[in-house]
Amino acid sequence: MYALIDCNNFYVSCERVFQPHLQDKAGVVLSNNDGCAIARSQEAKDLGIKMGHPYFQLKDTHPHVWVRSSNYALYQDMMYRVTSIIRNYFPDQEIYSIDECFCDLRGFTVIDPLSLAAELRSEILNCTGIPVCIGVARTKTLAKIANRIAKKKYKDVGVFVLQSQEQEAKALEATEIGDVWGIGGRHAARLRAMGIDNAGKFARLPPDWVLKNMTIVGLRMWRELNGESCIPMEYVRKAKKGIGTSRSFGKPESRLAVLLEALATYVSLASAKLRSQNSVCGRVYVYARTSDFVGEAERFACGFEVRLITPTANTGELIKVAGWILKKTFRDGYRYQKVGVLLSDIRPDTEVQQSLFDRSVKRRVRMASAFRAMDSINARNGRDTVRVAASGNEGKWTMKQDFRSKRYTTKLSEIITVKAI
DNA sequence: TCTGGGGTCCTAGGACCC
DNA sequence: TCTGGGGTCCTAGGACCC
Repeated sequence: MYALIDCNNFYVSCERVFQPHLQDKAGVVLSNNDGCAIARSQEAKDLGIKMGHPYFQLKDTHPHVWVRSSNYALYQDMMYRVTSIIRNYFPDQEIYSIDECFCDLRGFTVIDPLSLAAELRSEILNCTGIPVCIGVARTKTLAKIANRIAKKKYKDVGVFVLQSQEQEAKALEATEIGDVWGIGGRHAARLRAMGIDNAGKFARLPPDWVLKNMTIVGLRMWRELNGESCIPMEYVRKAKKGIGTSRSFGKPESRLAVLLEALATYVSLASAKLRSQNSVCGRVYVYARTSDFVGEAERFACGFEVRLITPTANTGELIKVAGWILKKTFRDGYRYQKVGVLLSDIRPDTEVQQSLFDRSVKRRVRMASAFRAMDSINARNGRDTVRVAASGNEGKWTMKQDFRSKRYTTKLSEIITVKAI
């Protein structure tokens, strides 16, 4: 059996832990740049606020709903607390996303998974203040379904176990096709048009059809729904194959010099991530674009990719290349909404093929140790303690974050204050 | 005025190799 | 009449996840 532990309205729940007055009141957490709602309290959902609902509309239509900007430092750390507790119960965990964790129950002689899951759930709530739901079933995909049922149908208990095949069959019949893990909008629409509107009907389709029309990925899902486990647990986080960094500007920006500063900042971030997994990249893609929501004539997107002669993780080199691309591709006269960089062709830094024509090898080695030193200073003293000058001074282009709560758990100066009366 | 950011995997088709 | 067989690598596009 597999368990899926999923935090309820996670970002909203994190905000409520340290701001208890937000409890029981409709509220949302906004995306970066305070763009749109990406987490909603149950009360907000009940008001009909949708995922991705733009904030500039919400503030007029729902002025009484509380809002917070995304505070990822807080959410990441809260999830760390949650997974630490889970680990005491089930040591084999796969942290699937910022708010979900799979556990492998095979090898456990769990007599009563339901009461064990219930115990874990209340332990997490007591220790962290985060409510979770737990679904248990024979495969990961079925555990996802069990979790959904726990959330929708057994909210008070928060736990649901698919024990028997009869229960599985009933659960599949009750699961809308679009709610199956791995079926997105495209496939859902297509299947619905064929009359396949729930997971049970999908699981009874001939496997040949599924393979032909939905690739091996679809077939894997089909098998999982039929009780055959074929999505393995991933205990160690794999090295990333691509690292992308981009942000929307607080307001549209037309000046190349400002775009270059923003880009240098994103390249610094991305290359630090690259070094943290001991990798180098062989390709750099840079792009800039205007908003999707402006008229045809003002809309513009540009960018291209270059292949590096020698793969690198050196911030300075990468900024130089990225800046060169942006200057080449940039066109005057547009109001840009964002720039971004994508590092790809990623490989271990121990497997770098040197170029015969590269005369700066020694300098490279020196720079590599300089950036290692920078990373460790920033790790010890906080992000951006040392940064590259090309990033410029903040303020000109940074994203909107008008409603961010404090970093209660990761920054000493923002720790919660308790007053004794 | 105003609409996020970060990833993964699969397939088909083209170019190339012997 | 009739033109092989076995590969690799790369790219773009599609679909999906949170």
